[in-house]
Amino acid sequence: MTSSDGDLIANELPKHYVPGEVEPRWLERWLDSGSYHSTPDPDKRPFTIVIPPPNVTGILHMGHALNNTLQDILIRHARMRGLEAMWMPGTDHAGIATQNVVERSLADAGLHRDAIGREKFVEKVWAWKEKYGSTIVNQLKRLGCSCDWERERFTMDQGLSRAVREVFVRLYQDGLIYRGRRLINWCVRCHTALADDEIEHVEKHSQLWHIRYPLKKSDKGGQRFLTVATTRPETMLGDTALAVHPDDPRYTELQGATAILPVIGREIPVIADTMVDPTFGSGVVKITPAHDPNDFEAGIRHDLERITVIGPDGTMTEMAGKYAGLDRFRCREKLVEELQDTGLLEKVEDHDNAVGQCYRCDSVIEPYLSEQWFVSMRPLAERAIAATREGALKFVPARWEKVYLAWLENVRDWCISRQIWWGHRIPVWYCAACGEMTVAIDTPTACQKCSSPNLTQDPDVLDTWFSSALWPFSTLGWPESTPELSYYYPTAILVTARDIIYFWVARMVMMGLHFMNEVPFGEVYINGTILDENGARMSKSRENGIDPVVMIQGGTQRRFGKDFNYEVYGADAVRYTLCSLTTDGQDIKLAPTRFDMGRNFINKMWNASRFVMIRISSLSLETGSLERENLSFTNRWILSRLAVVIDESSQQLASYRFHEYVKTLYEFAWGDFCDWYLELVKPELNPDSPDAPVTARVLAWVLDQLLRLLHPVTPFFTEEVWSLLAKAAPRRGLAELENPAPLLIRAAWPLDAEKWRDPKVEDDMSRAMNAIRAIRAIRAKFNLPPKSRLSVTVSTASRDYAESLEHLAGIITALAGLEDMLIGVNTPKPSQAASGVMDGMQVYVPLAALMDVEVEKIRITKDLAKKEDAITALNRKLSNFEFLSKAPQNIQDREIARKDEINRQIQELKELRDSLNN
RNA sequence: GGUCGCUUAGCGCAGUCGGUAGCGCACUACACUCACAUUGUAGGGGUCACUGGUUCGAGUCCAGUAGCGACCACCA
Repeated sequence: MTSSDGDLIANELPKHYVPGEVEPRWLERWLDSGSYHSTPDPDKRPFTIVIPPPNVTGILHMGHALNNTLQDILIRHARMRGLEAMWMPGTDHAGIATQNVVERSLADAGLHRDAIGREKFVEKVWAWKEKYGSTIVNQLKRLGCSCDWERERFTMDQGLSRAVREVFVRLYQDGLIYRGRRLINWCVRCHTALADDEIEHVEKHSQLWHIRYPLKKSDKGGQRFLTVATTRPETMLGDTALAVHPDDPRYTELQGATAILPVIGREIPVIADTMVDPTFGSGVVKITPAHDPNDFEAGIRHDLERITVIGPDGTMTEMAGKYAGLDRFRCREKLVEELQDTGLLEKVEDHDNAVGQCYRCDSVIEPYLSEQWFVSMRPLAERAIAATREGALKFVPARWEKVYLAWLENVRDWCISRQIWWGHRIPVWYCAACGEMTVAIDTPTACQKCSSPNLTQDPDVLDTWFSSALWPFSTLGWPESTPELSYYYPTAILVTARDIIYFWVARMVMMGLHFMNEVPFGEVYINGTILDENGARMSKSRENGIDPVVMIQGGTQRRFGKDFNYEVYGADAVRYTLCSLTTDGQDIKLAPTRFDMGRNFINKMWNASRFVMIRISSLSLETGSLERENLSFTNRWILSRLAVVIDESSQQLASYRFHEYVKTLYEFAWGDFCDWYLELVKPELNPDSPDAPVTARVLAWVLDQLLRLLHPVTPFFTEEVWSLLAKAAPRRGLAELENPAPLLIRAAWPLDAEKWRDPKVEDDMSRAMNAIRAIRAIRAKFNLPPKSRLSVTVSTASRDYAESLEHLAGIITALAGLEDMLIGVNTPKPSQAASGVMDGMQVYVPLAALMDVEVEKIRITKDLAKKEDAITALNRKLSNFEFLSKAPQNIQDREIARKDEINRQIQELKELRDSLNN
């Protein structure tokens, strides 16, 4: 090659990295080459992650971007480590959420689902899914997620539907699924039952109404009425008793009395039950078994009638008498008015309480009595608890284990039937002839009892989380025993957000244990929540969201009422930034400008790579085996640093310390590699230099290794440079020149660099760095022109130190811009020289006649003050008997050595100051 | 009511084993022919929320207090 090759590359490669051009190109290449695809390989260990399936209705938000970046980092790292890495992707049908979205689009066309009927409606949802369901999948691809897209699944596809029915039937046969008439959480807007954990409790300002219930005249005692406090007066229309505490002396006489329910006129008993807290309100509680969970239980204990007064649409039923047909809240107002008018409202107090709301539409939840299907959770939960206690499941950070266990320990039966149309239909059929229930995997043609063909399937569908709970094995082909199932299950780790620990994580563990006899994952990493720059959750209504797609591709985004234009940051910059902000699952306050961090780093690395290409293209690499003894100091140093960094970053990644992993690489790449190594190596790369072939070889290798280490977090950029490096140095390596993998995504993770570690070289280098920094500082303080060549004197405290510095003279001369350097032991300070005092040495920089004595004096005085403070503290410590008798010897030795060194420096500084005074 | 997390430089945050407090941004000064101004060099900036305890020694461990945040909870 000729030197014009370097110029050619310089012209071809832009000075700024252009992610918008590079990233789509590599995405296509990876997909086309099957680089993401995995098949079971008995010779390799599997490493599986199942994606938390995003809702088909979803579009990528910053939480997804973070969560999936972390998963992709782990998967790419595993793939490079030679594991059979498989990331199972897919989407969730998200029952209520999706049905709501499609209903809304129907409403825009003036339609309601009832008008078009169930079959047509479900067809429309499928059509909607076909049209929009791939949006988030494409966004994940664009982010660089290396899922095995050929295996993509959907929670309602054929295989998963089959798994759902199988699970339902087996749980039913095991006695773990049952049907019952219970009080469940009902959303009057979504028109369906919900599970307990689908309710969000929101603290609301409300009132406590004190209502007088007249007592039946025939009852003895002078009392005319009992006062009852309630937060929900409208439910009184369904009261079937009043209750007092059995030991409450105020009401002993009245136990067994009869009260007259106002408005309705129904006679209701006054019962005694320990559920009543005598200290709250009046100590008398109204009992409404059909509208309150506590009262429901009381109703069972006392065999009370259950009267439903609020219907499924949130309006009052016929049982509410004259209020029938009225909305529940309107009824409350009207009823309170009436009680006021009739003198039965004793008083109204302000009272805050937590109101249950639907997690999908925020409507106030109604406890509602109805026939539903339930899963018995206790037996399933106990196995999950035991497995966790035995250590089969580990949370990272560990604190989430407690939260997860607390939920499992207190879990109540799970209502799984939903009165919506979009979802897995419950596999139960009722016989019109004999009423028998047939529970079956395949649609039965006749009643199992009377053989009547007149069967009707249960109209309800299953909770979305029912199918999600099966995700780690249903996606692998269960209930068939596929090669995938036995190879990839259990998965390595689950990465998810904390808000679905109950919904999803706990249920996957239960189902995995029940059906696979093994936890579905050994570890659960809970990532933090992304917040806006003010610490608020991102939401549409707040207009504070940051769209990852806009950050990746550039464009306009509306925030806080204003339109902002964003440049193209690229997926790598987004990934890098998110990764660097991920510390121990802490929440992340994010502002769009934070992505500058990632962009700047990648651009810096781009230019460093550009430099490498330009310089080595015109050189031929040394072909023999490289031995440390034959390498220059600079090359030995960078290889030693690289060895340390390989070790550290690998460990940090293996223990999910994402922030530390990128920080280690950042400091090595930007600091050691760019700021020091590239600067030092410039002269060695001169085509005339005899060192050029060796240094080019080391340079190519270090860049090669660095690209591998960075690949998991910035896959596109590193793959692009990898392909350029393949042109500049098609064969590279240290022991011998070899052909690296054609694509970085499948290249081997660096390891086994221990033999290149050299602590002595690293120590010497840090001495050189100190000297260089000191000289530069003097240059800056005295405004010496950056290009002026200086002659400096270095005086060391020992001969040993002086000798080690001799080897570094070239380096110091080059990077500090020196004309020449004189090294000696305890060399006196030249006149008219500025000085720097540091560990083991002083540097003197002669100033061409014009030294500003005052500036130098101030410098020395400040330095002296700091060092004297340090000595004071050290003296206190070293004269403390307790310290001397109890602190470990190595700490004491270190402190004594430090004191001696600082004292030496103080002595030097004083002499310098005195010399200036003369 | 209970549980958990956070409080360190102007802002956003690291800080593994208790042993000389760090990073990024912002700020100040200087420097654009020579990979990179999305850059380089140098610099300023801290009572580690508060109180007490353990310890020779505490940002770090323990207890408590305050503020902020999250989650759980059927007191009407």
